[in-house]
Amino acid sequence: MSLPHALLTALIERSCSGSELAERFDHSIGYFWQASHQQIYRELARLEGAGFVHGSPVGGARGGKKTYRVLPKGVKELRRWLVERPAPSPVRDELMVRLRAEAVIGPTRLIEELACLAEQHREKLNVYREIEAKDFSQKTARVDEQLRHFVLKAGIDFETQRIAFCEEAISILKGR
Amino acid sequence: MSLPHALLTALIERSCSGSELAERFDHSIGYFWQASHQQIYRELARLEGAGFVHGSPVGGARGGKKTYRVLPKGVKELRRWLVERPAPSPVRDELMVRLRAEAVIGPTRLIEELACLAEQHREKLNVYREIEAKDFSQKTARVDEQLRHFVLKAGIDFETQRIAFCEEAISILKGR
DNA sequence: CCGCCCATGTAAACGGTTACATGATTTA
DNA sequence: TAAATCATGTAACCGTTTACATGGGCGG
Repeated sequence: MSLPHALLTALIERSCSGSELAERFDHSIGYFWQASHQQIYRELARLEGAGFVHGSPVGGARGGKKTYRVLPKGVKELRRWLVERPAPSPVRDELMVRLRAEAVIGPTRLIEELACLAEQHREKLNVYREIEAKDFSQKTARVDEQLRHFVLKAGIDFETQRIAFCEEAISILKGR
Repeated sequence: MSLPHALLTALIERSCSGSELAERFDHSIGYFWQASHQQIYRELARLEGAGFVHGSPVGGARGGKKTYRVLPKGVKELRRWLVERPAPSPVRDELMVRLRAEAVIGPTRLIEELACLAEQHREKLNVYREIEAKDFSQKTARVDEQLRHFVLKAGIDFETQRIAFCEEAISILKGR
């Protein structure tokens, strides 16, 4: 259950409204923990109910816009969560299931789907590389920046591995 | 929604009862798509309702044990699913969220949790390697066996990457 | 016969997804 | 002022998780 803590993290970096948060999420933490705007609004309401954040209406602004900021209790909660023992995240990889199925009842037209999937991963990889070139082109001594860069690199590694995976699967499937 | 198709795949490989299936799952497909016995029983009931599998009571056996076998309609369904265009699976990586949080409110005692996590991944990696040595030590021309081996290798790559990830994160965190 | 385990199953709570609703602000 | 858009939210559904329930063999 990481969403509330991901939101707390983002709000500590900078307070903002629900919609802004959803947007920022798409471009940073969202690469590793996606959330729709409905989830975000619901979770903000819960966090407010628990006294972790406070949302104050933006004076005279459009819509019912509210700016959420993290309360001390929220920081404490995030710190508490951070030192919990993390369980290895349960693996749920549909692609593997597909390949096992293909092994049993194949051949099907899975090759084309794999090629398409590889292309999608290539696009995501390019996005990551651009972010890296823009935000992390020079070395830094600051640990927090190193961590952010590191998280991005992990994303790059992941996409790279996925592409190689698709390509090797295709070459095995073609070998028949 | 891969669980029903993972179950169909396993049952095509060999018909068996729900409990056996849960056990087999733990040692093969379960590495990539975990499912509790409750999920499996419920899904079997659904698959039977849909006419994809048929469960016949094991004659005179203990408990209400039933053996499930896949019906032609089930094979057809699996084939249909297999050629659907797969969406890239949504990424949900709690560890990344933790590191972002650490970057914002750290330092905490995350290092020790990471070391523990790395150890868990090392254990899983060893299990995979043993399976590989036992079941896939010699080359084969059969595509289905190549695919099964390939899926296992992907698991090995994944665990290896995770271990490296934990270790690098630790070394960054120590650098302060 | 009693207690334990095994196979099966039910129930409740929760997170995530999708579709839709409300009200205010900008724009044509 | 009507239409489009934005910010916020509600409702219903589905899969997953956890805890508990039933009921039949088996060992003492």
